[in-house]
Amino acid sequence: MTRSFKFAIEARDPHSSARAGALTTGHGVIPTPIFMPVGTRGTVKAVAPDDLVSLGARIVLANTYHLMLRPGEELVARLGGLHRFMGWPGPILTDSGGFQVFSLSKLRKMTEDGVTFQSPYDGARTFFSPERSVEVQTALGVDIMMCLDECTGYPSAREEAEKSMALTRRWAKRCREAWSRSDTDQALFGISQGSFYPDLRRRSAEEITELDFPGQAVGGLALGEPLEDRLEALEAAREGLNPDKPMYLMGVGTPVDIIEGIRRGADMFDCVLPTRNARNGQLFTRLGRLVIKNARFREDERPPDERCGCYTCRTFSRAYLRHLFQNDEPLAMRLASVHNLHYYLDLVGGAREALLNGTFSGYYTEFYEDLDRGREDGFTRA
RNA sequence: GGAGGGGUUCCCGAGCGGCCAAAGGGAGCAGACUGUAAAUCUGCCGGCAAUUGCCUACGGAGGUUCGAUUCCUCCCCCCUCCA
Repeated sequence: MTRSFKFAIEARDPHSSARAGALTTGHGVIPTPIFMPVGTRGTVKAVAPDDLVSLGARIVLANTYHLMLRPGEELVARLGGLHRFMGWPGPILTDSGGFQVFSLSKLRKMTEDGVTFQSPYDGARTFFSPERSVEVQTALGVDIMMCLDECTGYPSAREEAEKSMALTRRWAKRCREAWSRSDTDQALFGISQGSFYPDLRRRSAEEITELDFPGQAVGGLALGEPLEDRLEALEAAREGLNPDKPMYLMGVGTPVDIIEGIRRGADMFDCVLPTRNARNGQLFTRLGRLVIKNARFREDERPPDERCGCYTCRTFSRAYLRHLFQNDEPLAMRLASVHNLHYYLDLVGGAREALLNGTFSGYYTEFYEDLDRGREDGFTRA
């Protein structure tokens, strides 16, 4: 079968590596740069797919490892695949389980062959491998699959980082082989690693480029390192990647991370921050962050951000949102998630517009000016 | 009228002679969160002074004791059961 995945670059910023483009998948076209809301268990927590549609979300993430454990990929396949199961008609990208190698590091054992995970749900041990990851992602029927990688922590010793990126490369090769045997309309992205050693970052990127995946990712960032280290690693990785392919910056990040990522050529982003922090009472705005639970908003009639066009800001006051959080009302999480996702999608959408209009450097400058203005107005610097 | 149980810091609720400014919850306040084991987690939570310090507090008033939230007496409230 011919695969429908394509990537076309539509505009470039003359002063940076930023570009606008379009990703074509079997479930629709995705304008880039794009932010992908995270829906680990087949749901973007606290919002329904119709919220995502009205927010203008174009693609969502789900997680291979978690869906494999619950409800199991075979069940999802029997019920018509993940799109149908979760009621989301647009494209889906699944993370391979590589992040769980990191986040569940206390519950797993690594070998050359793969990882043995102890389930956080019931403690049962399951063996997970590159081939198994591809198999699960194939069964889920997602549009973009990710290679199983090893995501190491921060900081990592050079020797450890080197060993880890070599393993990630061997696993990438195995994933690629498993994927090429399949006959489905799914793309597979390779993931580069290399910790925070620029030469390793670059080499890992080159190794992934050699394997010639439809898309390329930079993994293993935003693990607690300073911003400068992160950006340096990203730049080093980009030098080793094929510039004609989409670059996905995995798990990143804050609004600043995203704008800086775009500037360095990243096309795709995902992060739990807008949704998780929303549920924990933190709103992201172009002026900075607002901890809406704070007592100072008790009688604040203003919307979170006066210039934001989202449903939450058009309809509700800070005082009301604070009240909802104070009382653990479920609506609080939905309204906050809707706002944060709107802001993130608007941030990347605005960058795309600017790139198409040739005004990206102005957009970039304005981004920081807004944050400075917000700091004077009681917002926390994002 | 009789029998029993109880009144503790904003609330609930342990403590029942010194280790008690008083366990544990809750509420309140603040912070964290980056390919989601997260509607989670952490800190503060009588006042003042701020290295051990002082003051105010365990229904009220007395008393016993070196020392009482803890023991005794009386009083005031509350609850349950029996008349």
